[in-house]
Amino acid sequence: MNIEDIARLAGVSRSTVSRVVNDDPRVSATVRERVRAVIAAEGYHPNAAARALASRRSGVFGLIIPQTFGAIYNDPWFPIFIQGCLDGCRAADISLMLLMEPSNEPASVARLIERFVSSRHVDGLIIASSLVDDVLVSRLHDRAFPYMLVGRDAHQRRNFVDIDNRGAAARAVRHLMGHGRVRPAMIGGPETAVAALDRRQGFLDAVADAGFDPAAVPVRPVAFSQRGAYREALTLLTSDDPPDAIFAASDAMAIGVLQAARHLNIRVPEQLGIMGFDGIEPDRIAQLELSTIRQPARDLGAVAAAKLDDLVHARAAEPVQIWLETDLQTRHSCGCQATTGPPGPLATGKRGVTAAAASGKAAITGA
Amino acid sequence: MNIEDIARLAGVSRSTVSRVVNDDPRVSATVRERVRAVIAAEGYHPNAAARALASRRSGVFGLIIPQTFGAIYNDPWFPIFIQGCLDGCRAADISLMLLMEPSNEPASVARLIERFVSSRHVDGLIIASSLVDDVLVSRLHDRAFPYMLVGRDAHQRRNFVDIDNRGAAARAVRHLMGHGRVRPAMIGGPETAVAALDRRQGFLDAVADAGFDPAAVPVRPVAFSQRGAYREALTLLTSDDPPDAIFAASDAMAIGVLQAARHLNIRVPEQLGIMGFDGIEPDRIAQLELSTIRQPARDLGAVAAAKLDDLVHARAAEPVQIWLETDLQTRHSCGCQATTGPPGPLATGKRGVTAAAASGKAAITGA
DNA sequence: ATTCCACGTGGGAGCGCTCCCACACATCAC
DNA sequence: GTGATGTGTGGGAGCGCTCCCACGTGGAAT
Repeated sequence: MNIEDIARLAGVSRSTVSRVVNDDPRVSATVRERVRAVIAAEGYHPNAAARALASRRSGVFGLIIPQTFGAIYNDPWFPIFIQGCLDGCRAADISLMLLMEPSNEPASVARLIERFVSSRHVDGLIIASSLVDDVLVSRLHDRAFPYMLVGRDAHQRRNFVDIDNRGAAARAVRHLMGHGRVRPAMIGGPETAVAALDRRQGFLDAVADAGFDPAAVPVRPVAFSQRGAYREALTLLTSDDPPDAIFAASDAMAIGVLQAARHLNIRVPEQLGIMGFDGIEPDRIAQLELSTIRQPARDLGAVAAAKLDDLVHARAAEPVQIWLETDLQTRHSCGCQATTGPPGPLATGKRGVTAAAASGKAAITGA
Repeated sequence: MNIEDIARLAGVSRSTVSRVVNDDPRVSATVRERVRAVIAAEGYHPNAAARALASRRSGVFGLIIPQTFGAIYNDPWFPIFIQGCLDGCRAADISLMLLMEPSNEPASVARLIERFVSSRHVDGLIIASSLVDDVLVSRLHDRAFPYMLVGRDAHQRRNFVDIDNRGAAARAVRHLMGHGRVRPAMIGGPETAVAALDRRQGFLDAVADAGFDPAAVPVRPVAFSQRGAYREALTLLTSDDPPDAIFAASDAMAIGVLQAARHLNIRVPEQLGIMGFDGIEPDRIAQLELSTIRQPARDLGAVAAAKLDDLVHARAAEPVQIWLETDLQTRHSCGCQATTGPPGPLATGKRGVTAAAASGKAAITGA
């Protein structure tokens, strides 16, 4: 069953069927309805390959997720983000292909991408990996191949969608310090990740504002993992001058810190305030009541896909750079009022959420 | 840069280049090397659409993941499973496309699939969704379209890869009861899911073996969610005859049970033994030290992809049905020896693991 | 009436491959 | 020497679409 068959059955030409399928307005209503009826009756769907070949467009976006980030196994951020990408793709009538390499070695990732780009397998690329070397992104950028980074590049010269990691971190840490903390510390992400550096900078902004010498405040970079943060927290908390406030660069890491505190019989939040970053489901970590920055993981994906679709249809002269809003979620671990006993912790969702959070969807600022 | 260009540069015909690209042995070594050199020098990659059109094969598998399962946001099982699918696809030189619908309504899922199948967008389908109605699977099966279910169909008439949910559950519950428990209960998954029913049956097998009347033992079906299990556990544990052993149909649910116990100040495992199912990373839930059945999530994906590739190349007369092995992981929550203080809980991985687990990769049994 | 220009429709010419058949040439048996 | 067989290579004919140009129409402008 191909377009020719449909044309014959509907008593029109191939071209007319093609126009109907592609919603071309230059078809009379009568003919359009007739053709549509035949298409529905025959359950016809245009052959994707033929369409892609003729139109030089595959209708597929590729999604590149970091592999060794390890995080993907351990961080609900990713599934939600992927869901957002799918939302955005669906709106543009695009399919989403998952690209992953066994190794995260830049050359291998580059090869993968070259292959998909050069074979025109995908029309555009969503790159959720700051590990991908900038050489590759430059190459895509220079040959005007449509792509969107999720998370800004260091020089802010590429297309990206991101959150204000620095500002959000500063806000969170100011709040944390507001609970009368006097010995702040941070367990940060790897220094190769721009987001980790931004969050660290925000932390330093806030501690400086609070009158501390940023150079004297402990900041420990580790991998984005619960276990790494756990180890680092143990070291910090058993040192001569243990912190009474720890800002972790991700929620998974904050959970590691909470674990460490628990094992050392340090009470949270009385003896130690903890602030995370990501805003993972309260449901999952309800017993931890983690205070955190909620970032709009789903929107990041949806916006990346939507903007990528724009880029496919009209290459932009200027880099496309979008900033999404975050919310500060003050729950228990920072020192805000804790809830007691069941069923409180699970019954309500909005408790302790700031005004920004209550306003609903994240606003899109910028281009 | 197309195949014709390469042919010209290498001084051969289109056909010969095609043969080289497709590893056809009927090319002399000299010519093969010459063509390969040109291809490498030019960075040529065959156009995917043209190839798919001519060969009537897209080189893409579709992966259908349940949506409302909600679990996907909350369960590390999915990312690991997807990773496995990617492993399997990579081995077969296939790309993986993620298919998801906003709604989980069977008609909508069916429409999605029809579209992808009928447009020949994908060569085969991995269906990780028991929610997909069997009518659809019948249709695929009857038109001999390649597919693999992950999780058996109720009548075991389709192609699938699965674990022995019933046997594994029975084994886990026998172990749990072995710790001198006298009031077992189960918080099971939704009765629409075959896996949930199988696990329930395994639970009933084990309690019957232990001399209980299966009809008198509480079994509460709820959605596969931490929150649902939490609520149900609260009810059970505050009833007149509270259980001293709870088998949860998933690890997420077991965590809900643990939470409930914590909020009721019930000590685990002293007053309540808990057994989960899935085998999520100890790292994540280390502070819970959950005993569980580890299922080979990654292998399930890899095997599904590999077998699907077989089916694409040679339709099977008989349904392809594969069973993978599981491990019982006895940690703390069932009553097995707990570890104390840091850094124990995170330092070791294999502690308390049974012989089967130590044997490494899951064995593949069956066809 | 003639010209012009929408408007709707039809058909040719690709898109870049794979697959099949044809063909040249070498090798072997008789 | 003749025919049969095998090996490596070339080229035609699609695969099922989209895109462009051409071709009737009929109504408005001249």
